[in-house]
Amino acid sequence: MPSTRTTDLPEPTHFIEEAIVEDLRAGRYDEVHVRFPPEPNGYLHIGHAKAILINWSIARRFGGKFNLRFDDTDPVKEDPEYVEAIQRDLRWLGVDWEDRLYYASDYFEQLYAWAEQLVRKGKAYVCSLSAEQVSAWRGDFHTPGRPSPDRDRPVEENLDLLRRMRAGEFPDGAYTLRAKIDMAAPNMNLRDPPMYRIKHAHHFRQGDAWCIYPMYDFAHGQSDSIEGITHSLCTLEFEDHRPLYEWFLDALELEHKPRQIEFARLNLSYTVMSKRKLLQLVEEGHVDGWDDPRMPTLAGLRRRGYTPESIHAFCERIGVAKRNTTIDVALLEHAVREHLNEVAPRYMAVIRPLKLVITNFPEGRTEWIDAPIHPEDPSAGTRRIGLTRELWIERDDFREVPFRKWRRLAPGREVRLRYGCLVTCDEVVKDESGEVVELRCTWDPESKGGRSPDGRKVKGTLHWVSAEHAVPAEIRLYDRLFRTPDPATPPEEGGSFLDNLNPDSLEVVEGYVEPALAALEPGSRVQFERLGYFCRDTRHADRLVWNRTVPLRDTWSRRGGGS
RNA sequence: UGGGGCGUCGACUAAUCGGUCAAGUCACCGGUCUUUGGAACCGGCGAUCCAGGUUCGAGUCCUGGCGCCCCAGCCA
Repeated sequence: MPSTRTTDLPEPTHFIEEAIVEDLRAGRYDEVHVRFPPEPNGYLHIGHAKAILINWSIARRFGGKFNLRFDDTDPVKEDPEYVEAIQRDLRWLGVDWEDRLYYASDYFEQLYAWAEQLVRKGKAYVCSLSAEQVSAWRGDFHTPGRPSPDRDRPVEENLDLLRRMRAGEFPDGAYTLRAKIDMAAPNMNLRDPPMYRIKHAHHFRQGDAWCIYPMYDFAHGQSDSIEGITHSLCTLEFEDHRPLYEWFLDALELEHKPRQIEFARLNLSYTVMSKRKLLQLVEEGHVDGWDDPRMPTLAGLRRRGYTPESIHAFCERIGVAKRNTTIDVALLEHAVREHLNEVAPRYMAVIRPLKLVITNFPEGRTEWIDAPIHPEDPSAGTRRIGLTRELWIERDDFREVPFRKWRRLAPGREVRLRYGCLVTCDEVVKDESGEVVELRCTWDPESKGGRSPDGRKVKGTLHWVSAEHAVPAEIRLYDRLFRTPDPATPPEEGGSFLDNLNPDSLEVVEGYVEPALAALEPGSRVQFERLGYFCRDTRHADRLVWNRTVPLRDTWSRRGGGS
């Protein structure tokens, strides 16, 4: 039974969906079945999220199925740690493969049988050339390859050799099994590509059952076919592999033939996306690990405070096409802000504390105030904050010599302490070195809650915490990991992408947060009013550590307000 | 200089398969409002790689250029 009727197909949102609609209308397939095929050799990053979500949204929109398949054909690079991490990230994103979790290694026996079949058909042969020789024999863009001396080895001999390869009679690299296609093909992938190589390596799922492993090209299309995949979506660099993908399917005369369609991978400004580079950042300790909040990995973004919803929104907004482009990281940041603005509860925290004493406020007294948790969503409720004689305010919110348009505190100026009261600065206390260490102010008792009792205009509103009730917390201010938009390109010839690392990508400060924040679970996402969105760290759950997801938009300082 | 792709505002994506103001989002720039210099709201900026051709009409079709990306792993 077709699961998708051609009468109520969705309106295509990009060229891949257009192709799928055509296929369905033409009757080439009568359902949609897609897959995400990661190799478990690293963590998923935002670029994978794009690929995952393209597949996932297609499956949903067409009433089709989505498989997760680990492409585990190279045992020396793969690790079960990655298998776990990838599934964790996928679940976090909200994609569901139901009971269809597969491994290419599950198909090793079938793949091997197919290899023998191709040998018997005279379409594959065992080659004794070394890796270097194969490379040299292959020719280059301008010269056709030379046939391997083993190209016309008799079928029986090939079969015997292949079986002995499998049996472990030969050392690594002694032979390969190659497809017999065309050594002069302009597409290099068709110049008798290797199908199997000998690797006496332990496979994390197969153990030592195998010492020959299939190459990607010999495994991928057939795995898709076995699973009934209709549309095999991948990135542009596999475009050249499509003829080979189809060649194997045809040569094996498989009845179910998936269609491969390629799209452009995601590049993001101010970050790197290659697994190799990300691995290097982790292994050389430039970051804290795969889940360092500065990493573009899903684990990193999660720890940073990004929501799955914001990743979805981002991926939807960037679209799907074939031009390779670089998306401005500002778009990603916009996506989190947009979501967090809607859902994040508001609290107050001071990250660079300056003491403020309300001289006409009785010592030892606390004025309790119920402050809204979300000013635009009353249903979020309130939390209680205590106004006391001694408070912490943000150092940046005071200037001894204010300039034009300065709305914050300065000697003689009156400002509002958000949900607290109105205070006027009477006196500035400095230490021997001349640094401001304390502000002495008076409050208007009529202004409790921050109201203006007589309607007088108070332009500035400051966030604050009670010195008596606030709790100390470590606050990690993250910035972009790299200081250049295209960090993959070294600043100068012979340099490394590491030279583009931003030395100020992490600043750790000790601040104070309002007491209600101490009760929130690790992983909680909040807004520190006027500062930004923060997420309680999950790695250091034993103490109060807050990671800055993204600062609030700040049009004022951007317009040169700070100078 | 082989093969495979791709060229639309600063960035990303659209444009009913040739049809008339080239649209939207981000960024940027103004303004209104505001107990977050946030949010919201209003307005502005700004693009069809180039040259020919076909056509009443071209981002879309044709020809020729130019530019960018990918491919010479027993990685995926």
